[in-house]
Amino acid sequence: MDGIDYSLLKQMAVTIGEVAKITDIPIRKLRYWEDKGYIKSVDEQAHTTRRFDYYMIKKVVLMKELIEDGYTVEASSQKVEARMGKLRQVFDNLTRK
Amino acid sequence: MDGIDYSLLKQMAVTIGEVAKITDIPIRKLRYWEDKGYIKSVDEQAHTTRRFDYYMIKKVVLMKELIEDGYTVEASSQKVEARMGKLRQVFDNLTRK
DNA sequence: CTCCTTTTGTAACTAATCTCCAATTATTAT
DNA sequence: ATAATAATTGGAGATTAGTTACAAAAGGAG
Repeated sequence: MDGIDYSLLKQMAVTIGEVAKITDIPIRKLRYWEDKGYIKSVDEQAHTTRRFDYYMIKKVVLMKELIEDGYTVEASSQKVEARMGKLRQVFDNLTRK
Repeated sequence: MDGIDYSLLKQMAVTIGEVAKITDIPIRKLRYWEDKGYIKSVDEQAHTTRRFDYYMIKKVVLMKELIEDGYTVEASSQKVEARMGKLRQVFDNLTRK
């Protein structure tokens, strides 16, 4: 539609509190999901606190829907990953900073 | 290209520290710019700490270029606003939460 | 009931941000 | 050069947000 700056978008990483607010999923649960490996935060030495990018937030949103539909967390994670292949590639091909 | 979820993008608001890191502009200066009205953070009762959305980060990036080119902060702000009309409309028409 | 998944609670700590005071440096006009 | 305005910066003291690491409690399937 117009030109979203993907490079900028990739750099935008929000705190766990923001993700919780956006997705309406408790912080505690998000940390659990990360512990289990279903989601992951941006890895940077510079950060001592977690940050999540657009791709990961979107994943959480989609996972939530599937879970509400009856899927397990594990299954939801896998299904979402499969569906988000295109976006994932875009993000993978961008370097953050 | 693919479908960016604008509604989600709009909700993504990052801390001032993130903006500082992304734009390479000191936190202190960003706060000054906000005090002066050149930029503004998301207004939400829920937040006690500042958050900036995609539109505003992009504005900072563009302002920085113009300032380096010799424009005053004030002039840069105005020029950028003028140039970002399209994106601004998109953001204005989206409600956050 | 039992096993395993999933979620939640809390304490003690660290990191990040806040406001509010003011001072300093740059630029422009007279 | 001096005065006035623009632009930037410093720091103390307080507050908010996020961290880990322990553990406990629900929930579902066999």
